[in-house]
Amino acid sequence: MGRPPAKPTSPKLDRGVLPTLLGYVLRRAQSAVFADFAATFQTAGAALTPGEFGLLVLVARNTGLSQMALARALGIDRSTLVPILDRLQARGLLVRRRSPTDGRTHALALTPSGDKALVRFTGLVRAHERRIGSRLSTAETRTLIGLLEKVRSGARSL
Amino acid sequence: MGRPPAKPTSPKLDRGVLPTLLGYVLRRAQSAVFADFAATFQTAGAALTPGEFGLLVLVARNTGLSQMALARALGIDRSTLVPILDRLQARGLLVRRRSPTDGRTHALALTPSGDKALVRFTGLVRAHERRIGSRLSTAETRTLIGLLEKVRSGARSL
DNA sequence: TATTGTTATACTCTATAACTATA
DNA sequence: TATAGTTATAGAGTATAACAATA
Repeated sequence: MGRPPAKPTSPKLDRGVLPTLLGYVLRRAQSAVFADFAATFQTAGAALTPGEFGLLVLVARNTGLSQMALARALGIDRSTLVPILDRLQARGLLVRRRSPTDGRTHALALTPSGDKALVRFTGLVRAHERRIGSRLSTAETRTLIGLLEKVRSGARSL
Repeated sequence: MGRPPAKPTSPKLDRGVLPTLLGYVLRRAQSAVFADFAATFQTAGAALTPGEFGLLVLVARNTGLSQMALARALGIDRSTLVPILDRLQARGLLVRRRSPTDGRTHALALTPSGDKALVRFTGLVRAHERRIGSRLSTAETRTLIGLLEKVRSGARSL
């Protein structure tokens, strides 16, 4: 009996307290989910990040909103948003229109092409969601979302 | 009756399906936790990211490991690790020693100063963990960690 | 004066490709 | 040949500061 000689494969590192830390486990789960999202879209021949998807949904559901409002909703600086919108606009998914009521702001909107793309993206996101939730029951998924919201509300915002 | 006139404050954007998507909720929770981590360390006058903390723990618990082994454990490319180690080494927290058995590899180790710093950092992380878990019972935290591990194992790794 | 969007700049994280030293 | 570490390079995400147009 006894195991076969066993080649010196990766000898499993000691991670100490890390696996008991919520922040650590959360970060690793998030990283795996991000990779799954990327794999789902890459396999489908589409290129999109979770952040871009969220942005497109926000613009679709709030047509005409300004860059400031969008940046606030995304929790990023308005200067950070500029190159992101540049890229999406270059791909023909959205447009910056002049606001008729306030010359300082842009009214953001999806193009017809962007609307169509978002429908497709949403389907891919649903497939992705099914996979990352595949080991969880519906009740567990609901519980998980609730607990994550509690975590978010308990964290201190700089 | 009825509410007072209400100034046109931020009119709460419509987020559509986003709040029902596990990936979206997970990403936002992670973002809030990251901000809390940063705030905790900044308030204490210390500078460290969650990734750097994890790295230091790994080196502390596996003294002498190589950069390749560490990169694998962190899930990043070996070239990505180089500037990260440069910075930590410049801060006097760790050293790259020549391996006596394999001239190609570096044996990583914390300095005495790094050991001391890690003790302090660990205390700050515990305070941070208390805060992000403040809205959860002990049982809920355990449940949450378990569910997150299930999510991670269900996600497809590129 | 204050706000919006932009630009310039800088830093970090990430990767790929090519190079050097060693095995 | 193959592996470990480094460098060069590039792209994305993040920020601050300063500027022009507009309110």
